[in-house]
Amino acid sequence: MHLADTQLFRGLQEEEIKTLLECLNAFKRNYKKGEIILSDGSVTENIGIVLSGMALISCNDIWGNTSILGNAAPGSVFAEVYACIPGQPLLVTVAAAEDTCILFINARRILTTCTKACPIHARLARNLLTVCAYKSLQLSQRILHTSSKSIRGRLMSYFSECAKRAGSNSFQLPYNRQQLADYLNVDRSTMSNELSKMQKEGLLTYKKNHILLKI
Amino acid sequence: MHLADTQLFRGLQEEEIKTLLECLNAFKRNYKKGEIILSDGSVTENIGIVLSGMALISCNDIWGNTSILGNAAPGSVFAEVYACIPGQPLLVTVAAAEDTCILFINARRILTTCTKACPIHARLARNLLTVCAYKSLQLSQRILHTSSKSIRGRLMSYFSECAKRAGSNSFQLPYNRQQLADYLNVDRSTMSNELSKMQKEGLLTYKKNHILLKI
DNA sequence: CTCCTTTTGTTGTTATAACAACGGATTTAT
DNA sequence: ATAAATCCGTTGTTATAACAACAAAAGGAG
Repeated sequence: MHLADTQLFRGLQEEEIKTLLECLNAFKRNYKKGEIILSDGSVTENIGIVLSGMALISCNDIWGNTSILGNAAPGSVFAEVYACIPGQPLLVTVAAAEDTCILFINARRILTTCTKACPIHARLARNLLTVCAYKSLQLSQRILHTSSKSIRGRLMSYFSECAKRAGSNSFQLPYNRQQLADYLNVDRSTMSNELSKMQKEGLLTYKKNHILLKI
Repeated sequence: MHLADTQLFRGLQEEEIKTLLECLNAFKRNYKKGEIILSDGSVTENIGIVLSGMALISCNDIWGNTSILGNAAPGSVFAEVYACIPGQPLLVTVAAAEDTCILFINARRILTTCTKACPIHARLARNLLTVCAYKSLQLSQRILHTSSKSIRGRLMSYFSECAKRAGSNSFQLPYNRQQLADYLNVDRSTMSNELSKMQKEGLLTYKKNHILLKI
């Protein structure tokens, strides 16, 4: 994982990043599959960056129902919202979907370190803003995909985004069925049923996680 | 509306703000009730700040169903997500819920103006980040409130946030019934029905937009 | 390969949310 | 003050999503 290729460090040289990380007291930690990285209710000043593996971001209501908000693949950032609002306890839980390595950076230090002395800091702060904005957009998208009253509508809304992103009618789902159902906030078996109906009606074909939309 | 009291300009003096606004070429515009401020699909580099009135942020799916994402009262900021991601077209529509005055500031100028020369710019950029983070949190909250499968669960989830925010079991709703139903992504009449059931069962009492939670 | 676990698909039943239609209440305009 | 337009609650019907239970398929470990 080259940090220079990530959204957060875009525009910075590897050398600059190295200096920056030392200056900001960044640190790495490894997690086993299933292990909790950050818990609902805790407070953190740290931004997390996935170096390898996969982090799953989910939330639980008071009855214990789990709702998946998204996943963080290598290079992507999580908890930046909480790290950027001092004292705000997490409303989500972040867990390792597989063996995962995380880099933590203290957000307060990014924001309060004198930007006059170090233009690289300013760039990092700007990147952080863009990352935050993208995150908002992702949440907006999920709200969009769950705004239809019907399961079919939700699937179509989500698939249409996938297709746009892939630049093709054919794409791979990043979730298994249960996770997709959680993301769209519907029942898995009912969704499975709807998917096969849609296939029978010729709207799409699928095999495992690969979807092909017929226009 | 004193800009110094807003999240975006927190920590700045009125004098500093005045200089800043000139330097950033900020401008004001007035809108009549119902008038569109920003349309779905358009691209903007401008952050909007509500000076007076109320802006309603909503999105429409391809079948024309409207879903309310939130409202922006005086002092709050909107479209900052889009302004912070160059070229990203709006996925929402912003309209004036009543006669409204908006201040627009170019986000690119906030980000690219040399921060060495002007520490006030750096502060504004930092505030913008916090505002963005708050916005994300609001979206997360809505996702939380619509994660229950039942209307009652959604209402309770939302009301519990309202109560927490008000610091009391008794609070005022910022939406009318149709808007609340749109926010929670449910049918208005069914929701009305559920509300009166909940009142009959003694879970709460309500009169117009005022809610009192029992317990 | 075989057993075991996990994931996915299928079916039928039941609960419930959407929808349509309407009357009364409240607000706004004239 | 009256009329018009919204907004809100109610009812009954219908569509559909949740749920439960199980079967089939896929994936992993020994």
